[in-house]
Amino acid sequence: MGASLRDVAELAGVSVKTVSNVVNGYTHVSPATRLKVEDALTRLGYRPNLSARNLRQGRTGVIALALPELDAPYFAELSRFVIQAAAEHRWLVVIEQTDGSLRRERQVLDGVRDHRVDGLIFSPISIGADELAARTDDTALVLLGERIYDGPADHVAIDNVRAARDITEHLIGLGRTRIAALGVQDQSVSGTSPLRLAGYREAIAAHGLVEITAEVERYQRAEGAAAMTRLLRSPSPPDAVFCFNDLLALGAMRAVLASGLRVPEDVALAGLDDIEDGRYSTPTLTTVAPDKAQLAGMAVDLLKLRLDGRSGRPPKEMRAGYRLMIRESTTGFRPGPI
Amino acid sequence: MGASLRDVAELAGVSVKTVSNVVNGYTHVSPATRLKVEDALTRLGYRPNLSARNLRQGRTGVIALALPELDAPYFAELSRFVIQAAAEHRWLVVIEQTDGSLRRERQVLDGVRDHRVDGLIFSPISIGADELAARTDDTALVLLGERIYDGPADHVAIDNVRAARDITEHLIGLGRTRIAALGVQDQSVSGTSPLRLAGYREAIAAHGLVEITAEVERYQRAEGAAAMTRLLRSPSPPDAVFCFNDLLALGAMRAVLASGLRVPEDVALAGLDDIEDGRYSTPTLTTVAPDKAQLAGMAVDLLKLRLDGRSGRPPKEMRAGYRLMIRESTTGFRPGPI
DNA sequence: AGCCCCATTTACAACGTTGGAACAACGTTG
DNA sequence: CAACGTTGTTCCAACGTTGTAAATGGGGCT
Repeated sequence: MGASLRDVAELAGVSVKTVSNVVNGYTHVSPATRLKVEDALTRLGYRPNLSARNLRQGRTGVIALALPELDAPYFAELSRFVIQAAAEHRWLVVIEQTDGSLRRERQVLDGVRDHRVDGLIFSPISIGADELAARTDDTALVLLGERIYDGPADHVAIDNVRAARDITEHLIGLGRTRIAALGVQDQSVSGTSPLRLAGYREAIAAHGLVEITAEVERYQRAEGAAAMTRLLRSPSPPDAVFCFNDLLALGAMRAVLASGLRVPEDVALAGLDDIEDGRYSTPTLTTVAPDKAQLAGMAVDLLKLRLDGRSGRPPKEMRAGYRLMIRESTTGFRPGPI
Repeated sequence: MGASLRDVAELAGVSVKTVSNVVNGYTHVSPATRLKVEDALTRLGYRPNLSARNLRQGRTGVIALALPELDAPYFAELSRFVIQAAAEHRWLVVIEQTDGSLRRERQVLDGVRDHRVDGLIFSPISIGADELAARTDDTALVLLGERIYDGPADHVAIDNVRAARDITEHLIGLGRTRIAALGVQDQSVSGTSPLRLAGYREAIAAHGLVEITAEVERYQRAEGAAAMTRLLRSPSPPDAVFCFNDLLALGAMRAVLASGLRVPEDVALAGLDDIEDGRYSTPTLTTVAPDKAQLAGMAVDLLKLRLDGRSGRPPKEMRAGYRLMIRESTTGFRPGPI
């Protein structure tokens, strides 16, 4: 294995602690010894053993990011930003996938992680607020995403209700009258759906329109396609659909096009997430773009605060920004070079 | 913090080592003490401190997965499988993003990771085989993806040449005659491109067709769209295109459709990777599907072997399987429910 | 010269864990 | 009944690091 402080100390002819002081940039080291030690350090290619350092300091320098699924584009993009933000504190990020299952989410919270991570950024799907509040593990925790607010832990999200209302208003502004919400979930699965549904309802009600909803189990393309197919077969199909995320919207788009109808002429489609796929679909997808870099940054910052300050502080809520991305799936396809 | 072995030992009225023996399932412990200890363990909610265990054992139980970018769907999907495979050995996976830059790739190899990880699964883009061979860090290393074979480390990939030839043969089998390869890269960027180009050439040459190539810098949608646009503007545009990955193909599809042409009637398109997006694009994307679970499993297994056996063994090459996924972008669009 | 102060350096202990040796308490065997 | 092996348990050391306290040594002061 690599050289230890002791090896370096022997080579440099000083004590272990002096080497440690040099490594850690302690000020009171004479230029002469510092030079000697640094020479020895490079000659042996010394690298601190972080297991030992962490044991001593009670920190691991690793945080966990627990997500439903890494291969959902939204979470993949988010992960990129979390890893970047964590790197600024020289933290490594381990990723855990829960698949949204209650069992796996409990495992994550319970600390399958043992003492291997200092903190956890968690984007839960199934687990309830009460259960979160009751957890015994004292690892620092930041919740990420569309959860019940005012929960038992620090929390970062965009204002889902407002975002949903805004995008619905956009569809209304196009002159559409039969506007559906696609992505409604049984309330037992908490979080996203009720908030986005609430925003949709606000807009629909404000303009005296009729509510149309389509339920799904999971936020995946296949479910979006299936739900859209059901909507199209209904007696009076919608002329616009707000899908609760982009994957649902892309699945829905596929279903509309496959049925021989046009987007947006026959059915306008909007999503939420602004995943890259939607910028290159045909037509391109109108959506709400959460500021993912800001979300990730806020989550990491909150975790940093928790880890630094002692844990007494009450939980904090932070809202990241978002923007409407109006693209062809609502305003029309314009052939030509990109 | 949590309870330590010592706390448990005190409560149970035994020595620390006895508790350790119980925790580690050592056989020679009397039922009576085992019971006492287990009771104390659960009462205190004991969790081993892995920093300490790892310090003692010289292992961290964490491996790193270094990728160009996590938000490229192919890598996101691959990561999922790597995490799953690693979980079987109770390993955690930290993910590092290199963005394909030489600087970041060097950092990763040099071991920014210090002793924090036991091994590294690395999907390099820029770094050369010689530089890989010359690395000083002795962390176990497995290369993943389309690299120069017979390199200096264990390596897992699919047979890129054969896969490229197979998919090109498929395009030829459709009766297309002007078949382009989209995704050629300057040879300074090693790996994928030459192998896939070689397979394409084998098929083209075998049927006496003319080679048409389009270069890109990176394997992203935007570059695929731009390269496709160039091809369409050429004096005699292709009637089929093998794109070296699915993102390029989806960008190309967007460009074809945006120019008013049809896929596959005017231009047939095929990719490679089988990312989920391609299963829901319109038309759906014909592609080569590498067995990602097998790739990930092999990489993890090789790492396991390296870590267990002492490191003398010569590097090992493993090939994962793949399948052709023939979809609408080559065989035609069939309206109807999905 | 004797003293104290300061900068520099060191010795020691501790973080929580586990391998190995040592030890105690048995029952078995000659 | 003594010597022995087996089983269960404990003691000690060590992994590599850093905080604390103490030691060392030189310079300036009285």
